[in-house]
Amino acid sequence: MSEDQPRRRSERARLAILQATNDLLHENGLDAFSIEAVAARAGVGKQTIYRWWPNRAILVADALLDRDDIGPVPPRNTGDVAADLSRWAGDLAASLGSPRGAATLRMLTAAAIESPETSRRLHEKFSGPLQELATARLAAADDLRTTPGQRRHAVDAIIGFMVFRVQAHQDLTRRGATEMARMVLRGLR
Amino acid sequence: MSEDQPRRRSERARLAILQATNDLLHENGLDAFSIEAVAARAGVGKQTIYRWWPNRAILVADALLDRDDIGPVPPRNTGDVAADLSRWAGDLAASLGSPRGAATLRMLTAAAIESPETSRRLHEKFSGPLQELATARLAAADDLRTTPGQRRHAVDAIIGFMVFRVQAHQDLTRRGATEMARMVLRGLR
Amino acid sequence: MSEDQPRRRSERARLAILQATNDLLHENGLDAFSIEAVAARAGVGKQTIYRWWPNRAILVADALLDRDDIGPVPPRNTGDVAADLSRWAGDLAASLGSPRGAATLRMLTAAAIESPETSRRLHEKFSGPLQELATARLAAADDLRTTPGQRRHAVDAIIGFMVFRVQAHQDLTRRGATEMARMVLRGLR
Amino acid sequence: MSEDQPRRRSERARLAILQATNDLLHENGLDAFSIEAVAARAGVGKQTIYRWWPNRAILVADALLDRDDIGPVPPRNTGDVAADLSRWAGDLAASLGSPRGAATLRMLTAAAIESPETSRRLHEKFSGPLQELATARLAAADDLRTTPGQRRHAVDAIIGFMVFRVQAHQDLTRRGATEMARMVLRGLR
DNA sequence: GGCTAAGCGAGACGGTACGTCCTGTCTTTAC
DNA sequence: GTAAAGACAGGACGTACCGTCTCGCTTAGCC
Repeated sequence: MSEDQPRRRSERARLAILQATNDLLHENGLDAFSIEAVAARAGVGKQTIYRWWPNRAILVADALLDRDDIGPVPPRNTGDVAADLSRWAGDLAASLGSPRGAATLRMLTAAAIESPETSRRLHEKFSGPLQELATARLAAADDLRTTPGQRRHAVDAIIGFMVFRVQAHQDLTRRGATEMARMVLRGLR
Repeated sequence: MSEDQPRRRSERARLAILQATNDLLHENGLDAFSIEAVAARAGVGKQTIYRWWPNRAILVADALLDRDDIGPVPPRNTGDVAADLSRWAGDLAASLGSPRGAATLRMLTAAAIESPETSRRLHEKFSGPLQELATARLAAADDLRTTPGQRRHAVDAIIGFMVFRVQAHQDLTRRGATEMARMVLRGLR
Repeated sequence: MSEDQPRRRSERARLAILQATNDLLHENGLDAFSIEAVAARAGVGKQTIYRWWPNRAILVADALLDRDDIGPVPPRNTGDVAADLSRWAGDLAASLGSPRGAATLRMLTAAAIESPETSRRLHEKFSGPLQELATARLAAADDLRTTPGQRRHAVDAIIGFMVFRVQAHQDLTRRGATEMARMVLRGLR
Repeated sequence: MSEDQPRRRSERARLAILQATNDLLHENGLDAFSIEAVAARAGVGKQTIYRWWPNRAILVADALLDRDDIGPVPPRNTGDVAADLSRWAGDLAASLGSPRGAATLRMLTAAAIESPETSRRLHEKFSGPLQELATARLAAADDLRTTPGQRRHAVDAIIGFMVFRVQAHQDLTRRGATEMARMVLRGLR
């Protein structure tokens, strides 16, 4: 995870735990998820889990965020902000709107509500980068004279739209997100 | 809650349970919340809770939604859509952005993730009406030629913005929401 | 049961309850026996049971003792005490040694341990009469000069032998009981 | 209890549980006895009880039989069978006839009726040894020509007498038991 | 290459809460 | 006007996990 790992930590155990966590989460959902089941599935003592993860929520977040399929991707810069960001939003929607992506996002949200530390970590690894990347792309648009506040509003509306749709179990399609982003950006002008 | 209640249900018990649930949620948070504590606090047998609420998530949602401070309010119609909806958004932000409102929204979100039925109920009582009211106001604006799809995008961006801010533990102020709504509506042309 | 029955008592309910109690006891055993199950099986309200039987143990005893297959039978008097009483013991053993008789005796014993009132009732209806009938037969034996104390010892040894065998899940046959009784009576001489 | 105990069982917990069980049984009786109360009194988790005792009846039997005051004692052999066994019976009656002894015997009986396994255990630790010790003493009497069947009858009559007296809440004195045993042995010739 | 401390699997422990079942009382409905 | 039906407060059941705590046993990393 981080670089300050104690020397003697067993990589085998770490990977088995993360794998078991991901498997169990997607098999049974967050609610039926238990440390004991992870230990059994990973062939690991419970203490080994508690040694490295202070609680369930953080283990869940770590395991879900450890996967690459939801890593924040920067928008392109082709010179056309609206095109770049709406495409970026479309890609994000395709990822978050898939069954697995939506399940992951929901479980991450719930885990974040359980513990503030998890919330921090989720923001640091996911929503924070998302906001920064999009805001930066907006700031780089010479033809758009925007204040930092406006940029944050626009970006959060775009991200919030998708988060809300997923949580409300409503459609989230690439096409819908693209159009919505276009609309929001039009409002920035 | 609904009219088809089996006869002979004790109103005294029902109210005590909802009250105890609200109290305990706001005192200790969703995580430390237990049916057993509700029963003890409400002076009620556990079975009486289980008789009427099938699980924890639904009890939580019922109790939180049973309060009036988060009931969906319709936007005004003064003839100026942008003014009406941005004011509406500002009011909503003031409610959801308050410590209690934010806590309630977060707990509702978590409860909705726990059980699909709760999610349905939350949408039916909260996010659904919110979407409908705002969409209707938009549709009633004669000077705005919008498609239903556009209206839903705009409304969901506005609501999503607020939901996202609350869940990410970021500022949600009346002023910010007002500006954001103005911006999104500008994008609608 | 007794003569002081309130006027309006429903005979239909009373019989259904005793029948259901007997059925359930022999189907599932004393442990799994519950008033609620009796009410359901008998098609009777729980209150109707509680109205006439103060607790589970007494209901159990009443229902089991209400059957005729374990009613105390007096020994004959052919003039030969040893023959009469050993035959009487053999008959009793045949009854108590049968699967159903043994089950009944065991459940009665357990019920008696649960409540002193039940114990009293069991003695009054079952063991008491047994003791008295046998003691009386002994006392009526002219050729046997026995003190009341001796008679009680002999009778209790004979009855105790059978009770003990049943409770220890050991054989109790007509033949064994006959021989044992003969032996005990020989000792009286 | 036995030697094949899985490693790492906590002796502290085991003793505390047996002690609490004994205390609670004699304070409130078998009926009001609950595993939950044992756990609380012993300062132990419920699971620790369930881990080692499969059910209430076996715990009760284990705890009651774990005490030394009812352990089976062999009869002496002074050469006079009648004297030895009647004395032995008197001693047993003194023990079982005392308030505590009688209470223990009644609770053991009830526990044995609850579960066959408990019955087995009770016989193995209590009534079985009693039968064997007395039967052996009888068999060792050179002046008494008895068959095994006769010996078992005599012994069971003696033991049964006491068991029956205790269960019927009737007097059980050293003196009465002594006389009764003498009488039965006289019948053996 | 051997020593030693850490990390490890296993799993018992004191606890909390679960969701179910039953108790004995009370109230309502219907025959 | 009684009795069925069944809700109620209470409380124990037996189970599942929690997070902590030993227990031996590897095994890495330094002498």
